[in-house]
Amino acid sequence: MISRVLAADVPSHVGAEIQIAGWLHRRRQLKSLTFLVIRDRSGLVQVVLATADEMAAAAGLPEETVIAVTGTVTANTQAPGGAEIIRPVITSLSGPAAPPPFDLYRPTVTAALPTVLDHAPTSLRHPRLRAPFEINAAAEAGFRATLDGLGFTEISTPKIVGSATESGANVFGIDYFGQKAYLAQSPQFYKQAMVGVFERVYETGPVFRAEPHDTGRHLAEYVSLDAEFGFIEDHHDVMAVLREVAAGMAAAVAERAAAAVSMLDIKLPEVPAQIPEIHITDAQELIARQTGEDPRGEPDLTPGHERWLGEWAVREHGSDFLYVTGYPMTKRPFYTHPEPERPAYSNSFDLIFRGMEIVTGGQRLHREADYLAALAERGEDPAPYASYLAVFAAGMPPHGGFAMGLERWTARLTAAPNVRYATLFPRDLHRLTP
RNA sequence: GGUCCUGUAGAGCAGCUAGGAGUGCUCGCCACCCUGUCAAGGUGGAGGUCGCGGGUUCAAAUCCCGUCGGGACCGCCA
Repeated sequence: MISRVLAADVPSHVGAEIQIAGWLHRRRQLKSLTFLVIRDRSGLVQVVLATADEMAAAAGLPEETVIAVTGTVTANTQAPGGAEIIRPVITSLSGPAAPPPFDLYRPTVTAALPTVLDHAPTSLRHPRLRAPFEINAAAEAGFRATLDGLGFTEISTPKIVGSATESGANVFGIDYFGQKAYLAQSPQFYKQAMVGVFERVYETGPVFRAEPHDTGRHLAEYVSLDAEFGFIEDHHDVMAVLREVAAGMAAAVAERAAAAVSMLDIKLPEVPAQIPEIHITDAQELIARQTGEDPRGEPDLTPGHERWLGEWAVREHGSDFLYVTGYPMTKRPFYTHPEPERPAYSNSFDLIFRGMEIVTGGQRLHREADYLAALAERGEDPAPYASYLAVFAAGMPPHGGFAMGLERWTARLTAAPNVRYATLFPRDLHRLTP
């Protein structure tokens, strides 16, 4: 048996008889000549049918049928890619395929997002719709590689948890052998606990949020890229590691997803050696001075102001990235470390990438007494947090970390108008299938 | 959850303001034509409960009410 050659490698087999296999991407039929375009994971290759027998063999095969083709590679300047397969023998591997909901062979996608999502297993075959997921994979690989290089240990923590972790986000309740349980909205507590074991940890995995946010950047389930590490001075040490991570992810995308990047014609970001940083109060001053709107005193930035700051960072610093620091403690979870000089503000930050918040991070409290004080100040009973608080009673270094939304990273990278273009099977307020 | 927009063939749309036979566009699909296609080209054809329910009217895709989808922005977040 001849081993299978990938479409992209066909031009290097001129003169040889080879076998390719893939999906019938497109048929173009002329009077005494038919072209079949075959798609596999590497790309496209053209097969030429020139005799009545050859054409008859392919006659009943609709597009998207999976076929194997054995034939001879010839160089031809008229062929896409400079080489094509002639004298083919075609075998159907799948049986005739049902027609796709829209044309997969066109360079642009004509279908609207709901149509794409309703038929995801088929529609994601379109090279342009598939490309963001190649970028997701490369970015995640870059995340891992960077942190591995910095001495982090990858961990896996439970996604079924016994109590709601952070305040703010709503949780999905589930039945756990008759007991009330929840889907984890964050690995926060577990990754902090593991700092006490490994010093430096990271995790990639799904998190679940039952928030009724119906927007192009919210999902009920998304991939969170989490890191947490000890022996820091303050949140700036976390921001420095995140800078390396962002650079590593961008480099991995360039290297491992080059075809996807080139297909989508996107511009990869330069990650500055020092990502510009602005305190939220200074950011609000700036917006008030330059836009006529006055967000001063607001505890958070609106999406519109984040977009404005993103453009400002490009203008002022030539950077696609901007750190906004110091968010008011009232807006941050109880484990957030306050600014030593101005305790109403926090040692926390958001990373804005091309105008969208894609990361939140900061320094955490690390002494048990500080946690008890923080909970008391918020009027919260410490009892439900007993096992969490025990971590800090057991001796924890000053530490901090961050969490990045993978789909948001890729959506901004690919200039996607909706984060669902970077989500295989989005889960949101209205979508539970496919 | 709030505001605005939207639902017409397998896909993407126009028609609606000012009611008159499912009227039309760009693709796809089917048949035929075409010796090098590249998102091929040509001719012909099939395909519709105009989201659903109710109302007004001689007459509703069109106007009114309700309902169910979809989108944008906002709130909020990664």
